[in-house]
Amino acid sequence: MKQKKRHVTLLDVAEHAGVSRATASLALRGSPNIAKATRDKVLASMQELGYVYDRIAANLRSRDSTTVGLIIMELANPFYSELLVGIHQELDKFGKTVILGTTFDSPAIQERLLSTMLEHRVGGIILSAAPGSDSETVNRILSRDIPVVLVNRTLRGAECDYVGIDNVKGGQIAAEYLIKKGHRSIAFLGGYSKLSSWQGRKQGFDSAHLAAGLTVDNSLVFESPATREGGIEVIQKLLKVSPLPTAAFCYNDTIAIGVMMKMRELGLVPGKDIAIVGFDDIPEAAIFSPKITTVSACTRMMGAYAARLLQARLEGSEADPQTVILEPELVVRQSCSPPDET
Amino acid sequence: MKQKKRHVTLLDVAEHAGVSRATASLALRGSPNIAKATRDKVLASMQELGYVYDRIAANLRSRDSTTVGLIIMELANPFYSELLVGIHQELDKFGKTVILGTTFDSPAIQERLLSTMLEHRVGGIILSAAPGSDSETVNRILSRDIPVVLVNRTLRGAECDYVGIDNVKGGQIAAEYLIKKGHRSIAFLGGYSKLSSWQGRKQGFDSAHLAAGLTVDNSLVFESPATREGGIEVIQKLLKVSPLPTAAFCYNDTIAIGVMMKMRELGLVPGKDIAIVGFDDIPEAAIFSPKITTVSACTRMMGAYAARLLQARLEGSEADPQTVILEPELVVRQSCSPPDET
DNA sequence: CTGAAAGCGCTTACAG
DNA sequence: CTGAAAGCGCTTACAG
Repeated sequence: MKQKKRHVTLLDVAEHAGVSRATASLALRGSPNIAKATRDKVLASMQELGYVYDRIAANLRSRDSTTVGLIIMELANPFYSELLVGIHQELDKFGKTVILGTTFDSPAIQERLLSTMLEHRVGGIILSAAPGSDSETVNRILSRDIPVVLVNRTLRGAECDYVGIDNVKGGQIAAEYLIKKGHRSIAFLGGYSKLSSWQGRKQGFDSAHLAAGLTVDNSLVFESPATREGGIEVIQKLLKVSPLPTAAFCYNDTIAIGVMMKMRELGLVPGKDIAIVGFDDIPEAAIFSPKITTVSACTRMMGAYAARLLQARLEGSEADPQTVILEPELVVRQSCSPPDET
Repeated sequence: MKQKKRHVTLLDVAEHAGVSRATASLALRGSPNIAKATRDKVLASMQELGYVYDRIAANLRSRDSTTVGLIIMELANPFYSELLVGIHQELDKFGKTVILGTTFDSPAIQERLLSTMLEHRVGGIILSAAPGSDSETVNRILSRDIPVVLVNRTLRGAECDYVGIDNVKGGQIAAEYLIKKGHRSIAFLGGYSKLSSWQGRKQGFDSAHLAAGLTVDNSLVFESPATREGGIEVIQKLLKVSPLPTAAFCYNDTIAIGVMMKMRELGLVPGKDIAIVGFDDIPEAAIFSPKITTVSACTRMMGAYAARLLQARLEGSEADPQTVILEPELVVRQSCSPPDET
């Protein structure tokens, strides 16, 4: 929309205060080179005229930026909204204004969002990359001297900071826990094997089996979208297997919820007929019944770290690309009975 | 961060293409006054030089804006994340870029966010106002010719568009449903009576009683924060009442979840010992066990409407302030048994 | 159909 | 301690 009214400008303030525009500019920003009396005069004029600082114009002139682009998959997804909270709160502390975009996991949308953000002169970008996106995308931005921080999902070949969790460790502690509970036949449900996080969790899952002298039954591995529907789909496939496993490790909590809802619908007791461990520790995990035993992805903290890494770059850090890997933690709740000993 | 490298500018493109900067500018934006051959030359040069349009500079010059400020209470709250999705998706269709802020219901934070957004030259603002905030805040922005749309929470005295739901109707259909199920003693749990939405829901609740020839027992009304903790707090108070009501209408689903979790913890059967109706229809309502019967607040649609109202203003509409009130709908699920007939 | 000039609202050297 | 001048990257009348 075009602005109709001409708004109060720094020049107006300067004239009102009887100083030059340059002096007003310095006074406004609290430069020590301006006499206190002058400064007060300028501030008073600002007040009186209802002046609003035009940060955009200021940034243009000083080739600066106070905005940060934030690109995630989806908002209506507890994992990402938690991540967003962590990032947003931390950036806020640094006085950064965030521009938000969601990809729905489409590389094309992601490309469009990145362009828009560049056109809006963001100072940096925090990106949870769409699967199948190219590291070229990121490197092209970096070559423009705009820092990028990857969060939760890494991108092979991208030469920038990354913060995520130790998926291998996460898969391992989940499997170890189930094995310790006495389970010997454990399914691995949901997610896509092409995702690096899936591969990590599976690897940890396998190595826990190995360490316990067990072999993994890969016919108990089913892939699906990481959604509740995916969980519903995958439990139906699993239930055709005979004999049934006594436990399942789900790629994430959302899948676990789908799995358990469908189990209940079919007259099974989730957590008992099949013990369930999830991943992420989204808020729902604590309110579902049974409360879900899960691996915490430290989501908010991950977001906070991402923001801090970006801030360091914005302050000029030229260090080599940093990688921060958070330690997952098992959150024991109620969805894991030991196997039936009938 | 200061940009170190000088980036490719429109003048560079123009020189490379052998035209003037003005021509390049027009070609870039597809002006019909530019010959196709010239246009193609310019576009080719853009490509070759890796030119990125500086929309910020363009907006400054043309006194335009392509950003919209969006202020809500909190992100980690299913109701608001749904609302955000609705708003964001719709604004995206209009090519608007959104700047996000959260108030945590603090008027002071809200004030700060609004200032920041004005400094960033947002074209308009969508606001879910913090309780206790002043209509002056909004009117001051409007007087700068920046349109504001209020969403979900209205602000007495603010002369701008508003979209919300019919809380009276919502409270009414909830109570009617419970009454039809045979309940005669119904509690009203959670929320704060100073919120206009609370008052509306209570009013509808009361009028449904009246219409059925029942009197409302105000000793069964308990206020609390609209959080899960609030629900836990309020059910404990309710359980001290004797005789216990057979049903409860909760101010929102989050409270309903707190109420039911606590009931289960205390050995009661939520939905049976006390029938429960919630409000909002957040995603959790469908996955909680029992699945929660609730009043849908059409959250995403509300967001979409807010975006459309704002867009109309950005396109120059000078119509009187619009008010859009959405019709709530009862979503019947499993949390309402009829009263025990022992 | 294209170019020269002015200007959006600010900051940054440079003088004094 | 303060001011005059140039310029960030773009668009907009105005000529021609």
